[in-house]
Amino acid sequence: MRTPVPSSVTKGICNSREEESELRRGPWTLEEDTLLTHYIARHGEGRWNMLAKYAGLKRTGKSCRLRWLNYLKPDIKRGNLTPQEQLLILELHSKWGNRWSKIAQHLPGRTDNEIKNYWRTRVQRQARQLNIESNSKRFLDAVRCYWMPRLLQKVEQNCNSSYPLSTLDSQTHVIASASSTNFTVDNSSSSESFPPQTKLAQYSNLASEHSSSVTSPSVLSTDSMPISRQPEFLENPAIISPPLLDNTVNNNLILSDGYYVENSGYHMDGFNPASMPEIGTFGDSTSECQMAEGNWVFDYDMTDTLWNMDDIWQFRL
DNA sequence: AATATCTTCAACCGCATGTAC
DNA sequence: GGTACATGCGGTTGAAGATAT
Repeated sequence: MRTPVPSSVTKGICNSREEESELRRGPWTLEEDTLLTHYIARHGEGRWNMLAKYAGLKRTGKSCRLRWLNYLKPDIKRGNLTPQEQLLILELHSKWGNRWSKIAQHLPGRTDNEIKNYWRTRVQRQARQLNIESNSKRFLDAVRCYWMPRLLQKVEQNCNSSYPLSTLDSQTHVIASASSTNFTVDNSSSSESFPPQTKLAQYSNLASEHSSSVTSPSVLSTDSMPISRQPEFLENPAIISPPLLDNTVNNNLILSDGYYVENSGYHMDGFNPASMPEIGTFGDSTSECQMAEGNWVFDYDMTDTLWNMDDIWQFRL
């Protein structure tokens, strides 16, 4: 993390009011952070303009609010996003788009700014490198057919080692099967298949790491908002399962079409469209995992990207 | 070692929305 | 309903660090 650098630059705002011309901008100093933190500890959050004034900060209320919410607030979680969190971001973004604040609500300790930055710097960069519009169907396909299953798989591995899925929900026993993404619920009264988003919701609990403000499976049932676009694979889990889970050797995956998937790493990396299965590989005409039009054009060096260096889709057997 | 380029992310801005009067 | 102000949100910027040359 970057430590605040004292800023000698006080860009005066050309404003008629002298008071405003003294407003500080730029990086916060330790002293300012201390003032803000102490003031909030005594008086609480809110009334930001007043707070800025009475705390003795030459900042706007907005600036104070932002500093507190994105940096100083005690429950801010630091460090890299976990696979669970990355998965959740992808999932929620596919559902809600750039509703960063809404997405952040389901990742306790993470700020909307952080998630937004993550999306722009990591996800959109990959799209750029692939020469795809990040909001295009093609890119969404790549995300949901490659990143998400990979992350899901990684999360599952983590869960198997440290969080038995069966403990996630006392009412619902999730039978985690490495051979299928068509998750099965056994809730004693009925047995049914449910799509990954339900399972993702379980992972959202993990992502929250025991937070009391944890999301529940209902989170992803999105009862509170209209869903304009539901990724097809969420409704049809079979879409993603066949290519990923055909076989394993030394914990690596061998796809039905001969592609080899090295089972290491879990960042957002590891997608090499050069090894994209042929159109139709995933099954019948309902396959959503074929890239739109199937015409991938890459004008960059695939060896120089996060997508495939250490991770997956490395070579044909 | 010096310089250029790339990446990250804290902070800013403008706009939308909420609320009080 | 109109106005003023506070708050929240999403897009964008630019400084600083990291990496490449």
